[in-house]
This record gives sequence, C-alpha cells and structure tokens, in this order.
Amino acid sequence: MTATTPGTSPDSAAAPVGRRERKKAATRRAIADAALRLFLERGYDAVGIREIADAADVSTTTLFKHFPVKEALVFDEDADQEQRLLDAVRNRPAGQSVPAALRDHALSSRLVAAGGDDRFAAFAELVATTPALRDYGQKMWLRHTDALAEVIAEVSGLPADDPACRALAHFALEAPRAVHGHDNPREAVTRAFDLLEQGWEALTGKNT
Amino acid sequence: MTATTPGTSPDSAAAPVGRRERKKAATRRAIADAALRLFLERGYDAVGIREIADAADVSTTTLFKHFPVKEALVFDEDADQEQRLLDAVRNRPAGQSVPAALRDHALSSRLVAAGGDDRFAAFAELVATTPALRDYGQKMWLRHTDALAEVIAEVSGLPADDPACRALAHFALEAPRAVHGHDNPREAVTRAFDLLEQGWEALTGKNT
DNA sequence: CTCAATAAGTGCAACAGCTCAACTTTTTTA
DNA sequence: TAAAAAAGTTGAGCTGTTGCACTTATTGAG
Repeated sequence: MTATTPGTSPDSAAAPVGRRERKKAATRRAIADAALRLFLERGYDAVGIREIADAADVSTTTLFKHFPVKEALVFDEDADQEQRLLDAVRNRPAGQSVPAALRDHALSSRLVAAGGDDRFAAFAELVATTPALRDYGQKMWLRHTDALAEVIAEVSGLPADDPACRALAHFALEAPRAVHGHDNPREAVTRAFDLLEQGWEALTGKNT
Repeated sequence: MTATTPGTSPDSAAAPVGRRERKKAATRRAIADAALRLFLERGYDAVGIREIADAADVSTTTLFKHFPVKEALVFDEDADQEQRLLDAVRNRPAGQSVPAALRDHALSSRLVAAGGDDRFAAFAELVATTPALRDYGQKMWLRHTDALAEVIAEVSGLPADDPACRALAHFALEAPRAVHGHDNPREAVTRAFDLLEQGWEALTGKNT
C-alpha cells in the first residue's frame, strides 16, 4: 500500500544537489520505470531481474544497489507517507478521536481509486493480485508502527511505553488487511475501526 | 508460534494405516529431525537445503515433496492447534467474554515457557531470533482467521459476514506480535486484549 | 588545476531456494 | 496378474541475490 505514482514520480521537494546525485536518481528511475512497465505488461512473476536490468541498460548488480529486493521495484518508497500518517493523528479535527482520525486517513489514502487515474488503478490491481507484493507492502506499512505508537502516546497523554499505544497503532495499520475480501471495503474498514474506537474510548476515558 | 515439540513429534491420534503411509511418515520425520538438529547446531541460515537432504539421505526433490518451503521444516504442523483455538472460544467459562477467552488462550499457549523443557526452549529461541521463521510462523497462525471469525459470529449471534467478526479474529491473532518487544509480555498482551474487549463489549451490547 | 578519495557502475561467477521432466520402484486396486 | 497410482530418484536448470575484482566519473582539498 502507498507508493509513489507509477511511472515518472513527482519530484517532490528534492534538493537540487550535485550532478552526481542527479545521475544516480536518473538511473534509479530508469530501473523503476522499466520494471513497472514490464510488470504491468506481463505480470510480476513473469518478469525476471535480469530482464529488467537489460531493459534499463544496467547490470543486475547495479539494480540491487538501488533496490534491495525485487518487490522494492514496485514500492518505490514515498519518503513522507509516514509524515502524512502522523499528521493525520496530530492535526485531526477538534473533538475527533484518534482511531477515527486513523480511519479517515485509511479510507482516504487507500483503495480510494474513485479518482480514476488509469495508471494508478492498474498499479493497484497489480499489487492486489500478487501475493508477494501484498505481503511486502504490508510489511513496509507496518514499519511505521513505532512512530505511530509514539504519537498516539503523545496526544493521548498515556505513558509512552503503554502497550495499549502500540496495540492500537498495530491494529490500525492492520485494519485494511484484517477485513480483506469483503465486498464494500469502505464499510468493512469502518466497522473494524468501530471496534478500535469503542475500545480506545473505554481505555482512555472518553476524552480526545 | 505454536508447532509440535521439537525432535520426535507426539504422534497424537494417528490412524494406524497401511505400510505405505508409515514409510512416508518415517521419511518425513527423518527429514524434519535432521533439519531441526542442524538448525539448532549451527543456525537456520547457515544450513542449506542440500545439506539437510543429504543428512536425511533423500534428494532435495523428495524433501520439497514433504515440505513446501524451507521454513516449513521447522513448523512441523500441529494438526489440532486450530481445534484448540476454536474450542477455547466455544467452551469458555460461563460469563466470560470472547476476547477474554482468546486472551487466556494466547497467554497459556504461547511463551508459557516456564515449564522448562530444555529442547523446547532452544526451539523457541531459534524461532524468535530468526526473522524468516517469525514471519512464517505468524503467517501460518493467521491461517485460522476465517475459522475463528466464523466461530465468533456463531457464539455472538452476529451475522456471519459482519466485518467486526473478522476484525476481532485478526486482531486477536495479531495481538502477541502487536506488542512484541515489551518487557513483561504477559502484561503487554493483556493490555492489548483490554482494548479489544472493551471495544467488543460496546459493539455487541455487553452480552456474552 | 591537479590528484587522490569516494561513489556509481560493470561483468561474471556462484550460491541458495525451488521446480521440472523423465524414469524406477513399491504399493494398491481390479 | 495386470494396470493404475504413489513415492522416490536423478539431474539439470531457473530465479533471486551476493561477492569480488575492476573501471569509470565526480568531487573536494591543496
């Protein structure tokens, strides 16, 4: 879940550094673009590393210097997805609970699809239909557990090492996966978050 | 988490079937035993498939006919761990909530360790210190999500396709992992389940 | 401006996990 | 007793991934 736009990525707030780093970034993008194109054309498992390297005109060694594993070619990491996640909790509307903020964030960022960006839809389907990619995506997503748990402790006033914070963080990040397979994913996710919200309210005494 | 005793497995309620299946089981155990011995001696990553096959005096092809992937050599599946899980929910003490039953089950079956079976301790450490094994174990454990969700729906009277059932099942199975790393795991797990219990109580209206 | 230090990239060989295609042996079924 | 099915074997081979030794290109310091 959550990766940069397929193809040419939006060069966000990239420091306009030396010529060296620019070349490096160019190579990186050449590889990622070639990979994504091939994956979309013929499927993830049907495309080999050597083939991608050839298409990008680099050696496999170089490829692995940019991407540690094959799956990473698809999840061309978005540097500030974690920041957005934490912001969603910190800057939530007044009176909204933490779980509710996390629910809204999940609903708006994932499987929103509606927008109709064609390339993005194809990308989402690729991930959804390839087990290796789903697993890897979820693993990457869970990397934010610690940071999220910390912010939750912050805004809720609980001690930073209260296991309840980590639990809520983990469960919230797992929520989409937990209800996977339901028709109407939005409703399912909402219901999963209801469980967390009610529990959290009881644990923290109804405040925030 | 949760696998048979290391080494010779307890041949539970094995149907005393034909000579063929006995030989098959013997081969299987020879492989699993050789693998576990080598893993404990030198570490999971330091032992290759070919080496295990040699030690058990079979070909690698044969090995993979018994165990689909390398990790499965360690998790020599316990057939009725799912049954015990479901029973813990179905036959819980009168007046106990579903999440509480799941908590008790988690606390008693996992990391109980205290008993002091030496071989089991070494086995547990092997799993705990090898990321590939931890991940695989969790994945296997999550396989019970569907069955558990069904039982939860049953005993709580909710519609079988209510996403809340799947959510509770998934979260409960993830709970140990969610609070991983805390000193005093029992307390941490308990707190994670508190969150679920309070939420569940609110969703189901305090009954069961 | 030159020169060494550093980082990016190359080519190739090799390993580890895993699969495939044929073929043999044993057991079961008919 | 013949034939079908299951288990095993061999051996080659594919794919992801790493290590090693080596070539450039960029850069920063003197």
